[in-house]
Amino acid sequence: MDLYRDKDKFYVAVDCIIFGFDDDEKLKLLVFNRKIDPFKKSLSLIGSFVQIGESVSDASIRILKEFTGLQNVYMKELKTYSSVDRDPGYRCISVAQYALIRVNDTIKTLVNQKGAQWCEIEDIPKLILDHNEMVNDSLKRIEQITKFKPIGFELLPKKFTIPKLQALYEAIYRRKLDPRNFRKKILSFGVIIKLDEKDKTTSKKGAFLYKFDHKKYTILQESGYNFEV
Amino acid sequence: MDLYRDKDKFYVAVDCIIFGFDDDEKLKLLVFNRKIDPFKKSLSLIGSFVQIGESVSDASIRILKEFTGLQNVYMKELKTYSSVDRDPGYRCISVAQYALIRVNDTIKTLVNQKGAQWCEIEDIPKLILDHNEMVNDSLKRIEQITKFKPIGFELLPKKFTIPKLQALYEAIYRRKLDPRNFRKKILSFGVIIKLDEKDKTTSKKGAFLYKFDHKKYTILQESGYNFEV
DNA sequence: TATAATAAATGTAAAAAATACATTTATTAT
DNA sequence: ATAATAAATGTATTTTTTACATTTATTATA
Repeated sequence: MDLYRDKDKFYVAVDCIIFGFDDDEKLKLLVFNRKIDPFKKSLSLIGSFVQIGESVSDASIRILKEFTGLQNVYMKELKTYSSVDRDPGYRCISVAQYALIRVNDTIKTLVNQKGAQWCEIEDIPKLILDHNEMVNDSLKRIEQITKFKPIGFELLPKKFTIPKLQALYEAIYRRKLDPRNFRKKILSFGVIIKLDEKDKTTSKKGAFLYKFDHKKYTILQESGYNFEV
Repeated sequence: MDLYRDKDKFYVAVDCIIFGFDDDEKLKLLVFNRKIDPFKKSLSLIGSFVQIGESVSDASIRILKEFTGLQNVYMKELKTYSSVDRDPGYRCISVAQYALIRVNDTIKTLVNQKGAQWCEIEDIPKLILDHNEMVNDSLKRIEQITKFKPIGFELLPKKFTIPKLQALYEAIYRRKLDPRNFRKKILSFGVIIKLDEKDKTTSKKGAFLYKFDHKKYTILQESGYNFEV
């Protein structure tokens, strides 16, 4: 790649800020331990150059699949990072994309194979270039978006309990919520369906599982419904 | 420029979706009547290639100044448009930026000189490439942003009346609001200051002028205040 | 088989915010 | 003095938000 460096030419990259919500009820960020130059042995987000024959969105789907095996993931454009001197090697603009994924064991294994790791958002290490800025900007964006879109569901398994959902909101908002009021509010949206099944991993009583009602959500969303918790 | 076309090379462009709010209380979009190829005589947004030595944001500031004479304008990145075939001439990705400006006579004159014109957002003509998509996407974004940030003020003169502000909100939301409730709500934010001056252009009684309190707004904004009207 | 332990689930009263709605007021032009 | 005009104002009702403590279902163990 070094042979092709050209500082009079724009390179276009994508960097993916991938968030997961682990069983320990903490928001996690996926970071990559670079095995090759440039920035060998440093930590970075997962990224790639955009190929001339693909869109930015294609490129981000491609690398997300490569690192997590996942397709059909919630991924949105954050913003473009384009300072002239942001990358010492190239004149490169990067389009950052944030993604929310459901972490499971398969993904954990694949991620490890790829030399990536999860780190807690309260304790993010130094990353290369402007990647820390990208992470901070996405955290703000997610907090904002959560206020009018129930994106939290993207981070949970298909079946989840209300206490888990609350823990996720608490992680995003970084504050405690009242369980009675939280439950009331979430149920009032009418977009989760109670299942005839309990998750007993966290208590003897067990907590009922729910699933997200995509259909109802879409209808409400289109009518401008406000999902603020 | 044609001489330099290279389909194996990324070009980076910015396109600015510039909104104004005119005396007739209608939201307007600034469009440009192209005098040169490509797309001579077609209508387009105001845009430019990003130079190798400038950031995307520098480029958008540069062209906004060129077309309106304005600096320090509210301008935010909308998103990147990067379909492989979006521009038949180049492999070009465009970073769209939306801007909100205060229209006045000086600007109107300059804009005309540059071959640009204002058109009502209810009646936007066919624009080149994917520019109509950009406009639609920004309108949605502005409506969304207005719900938690009082960006409306960016579109009004420094001194404005409450009825004018209401008309602006009505234009953005595309629905009528109750004048008593609107006034109550806006004043409850505590971010506008009543002046000892009236605007008598629209009534015999005259309406008091107000100005925006940037300081107070910043404090509230940082504490996560919700400015939804 | 009774009991202890655990987290899940539930209800209500009080306060705050949103809504719906009609009249008075200040000013200018006639 | 009067008519005309848009600006400004208040209140009662409904809805939403908030604060807060007890009961329930289940499992493990004594």
